[in-house]
Amino acid sequence: MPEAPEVQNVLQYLEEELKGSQIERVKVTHPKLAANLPVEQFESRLAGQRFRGFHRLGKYLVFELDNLDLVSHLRMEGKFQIYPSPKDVDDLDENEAKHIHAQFLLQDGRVLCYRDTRKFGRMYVYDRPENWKDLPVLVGVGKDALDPDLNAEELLEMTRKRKAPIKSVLLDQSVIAGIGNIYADEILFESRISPFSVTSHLSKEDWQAIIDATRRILSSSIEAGGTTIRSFSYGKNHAGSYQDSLMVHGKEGSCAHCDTPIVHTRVGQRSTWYCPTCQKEK
DNA sequence: CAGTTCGCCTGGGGGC
DNA sequence: TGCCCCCAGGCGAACT
Repeated sequence: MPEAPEVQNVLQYLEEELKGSQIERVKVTHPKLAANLPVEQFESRLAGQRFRGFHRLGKYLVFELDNLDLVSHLRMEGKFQIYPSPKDVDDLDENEAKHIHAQFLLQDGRVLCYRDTRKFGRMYVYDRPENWKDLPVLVGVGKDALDPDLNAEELLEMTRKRKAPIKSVLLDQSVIAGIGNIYADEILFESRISPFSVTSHLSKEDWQAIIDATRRILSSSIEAGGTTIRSFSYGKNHAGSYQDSLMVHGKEGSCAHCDTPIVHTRVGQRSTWYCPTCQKEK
């Protein structure tokens, strides 16, 4: 589900709520959630740790604890929610409770719950490296989509030989981290580049347009609290509003610029919307 | 190495 | 109402 803007909002929410809080006990009920450790070790290593630092790279959340780092990837439907007390969790009806796969009981009595209907999300616990960006799970993840150092020359060089359509390359997290299916469509619309364009055909100017559009769109979306199309939310009832600003993704009607009907198609198995008039194939 | 397909999971919506 | 099929904002393994 969430892409960089949604993950950033989750991060801000958790930092406000959890900074300095200590974990008393962890209970994981879906073993696959703990991706790099047996569940028992995952649970026991986290006991007693405090939340110290909060970071994001692409769609990954990184929590620096006392001497461990906890990494979370929400994939399609992962959500965090904090309840005032264990009783509030016990009082949930079966439907609300059945998709909670991890509970972090905090020293102050609150409970951080992780909920994930499709069970795609993953968490990792590691000894804390000097720099959190050296965490094993983040090796191979490219620069964040909002990294000020992201530049056109570098992207041009990195993708010089790639024949895949540009939309597929924007979804490749080793090139740019944090763009998913919704924002890829929006970024290409604003850049006026067809999602089918052969990536190696893009010029430095094209890449600069993509970088500029990415910064504008993701920043606006973060401001708006992210995009809530299906199920994205964080906390209790926090929902974003950027879905109201989408130009092509999921749109049935006509292009806002030229009135051509928006085309719904597939690129690399992913549902894709674009304007065949405004967006030129390179 | 690069590109494509499949599998992981569950629920919602449309068609009959 | 029930059933079946398709779809979903991600990612990695396995394949060509």
